[in-house]
Amino acid sequence: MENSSAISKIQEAITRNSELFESLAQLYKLFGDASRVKILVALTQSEMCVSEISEFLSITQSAVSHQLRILKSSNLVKTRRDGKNIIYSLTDNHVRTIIDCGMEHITE
Amino acid sequence: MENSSAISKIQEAITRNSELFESLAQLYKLFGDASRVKILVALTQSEMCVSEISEFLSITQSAVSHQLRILKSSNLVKTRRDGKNIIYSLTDNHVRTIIDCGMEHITE
DNA sequence: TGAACATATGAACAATTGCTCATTCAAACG
DNA sequence: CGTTTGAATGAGCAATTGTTCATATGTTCA
Repeated sequence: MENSSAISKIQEAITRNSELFESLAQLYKLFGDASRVKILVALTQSEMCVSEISEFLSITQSAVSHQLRILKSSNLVKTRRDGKNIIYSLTDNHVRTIIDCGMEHITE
Repeated sequence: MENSSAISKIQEAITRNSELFESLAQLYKLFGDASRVKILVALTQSEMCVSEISEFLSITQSAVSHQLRILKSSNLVKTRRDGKNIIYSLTDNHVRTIIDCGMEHITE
């Protein structure tokens, strides 16, 4: 089977941007877990500290922390300290957009 | 730590729509693999048969088939037969939108 | 019909993931 | 200070995932 010229171009584009798609997959992987998605959705509504998230998502504090670490190291969330609490919030609006995007597909 | 009323509402919304977020995570999981994302990106450009995809993504035919089965059973792609070939294409434009959405975040 | 080609599928396996449990770290406050 | 509280972290483990290899299914065409 041989490539048509059009397909060759796509192939070229894809192989040339291979790392780009790796990053894309990496990004979506972050949204590909129910706990993380819920955390992110929660944070689209309001910044929150770990214990709050933990409490109302009914996820262990430890589990939440682990997930937050992942989200933070991927720059999806950022933190600030407020007394004993660490307040988490979204770094930017992309998260909102991406979630909305997916929602639209689900609730078609 | 007690919930503020605002946070309680979010909690309520999230627990009430728990399966919704499960589906959302499930959807994003599909985009959370480099092979699958590449396949989907390729299909945003043109419908293609298995061997074409396999060839220019340099992924085994078997691996491609396995991934396509996942994508098909999730209704992200559909098939038609053309002689010996099975032609795969996107079921709708949501895939395009979602990919663009993620791209925008990556290439900020 | 049978050889050749395109695709699908199942078992097996390594790698990754997300959780729990125990512990540590760090700030607050008596 | 020492205790308490909130958060982070590491080890261990079970579950999930994506690939490969071998094989099966299905279609075309001589």
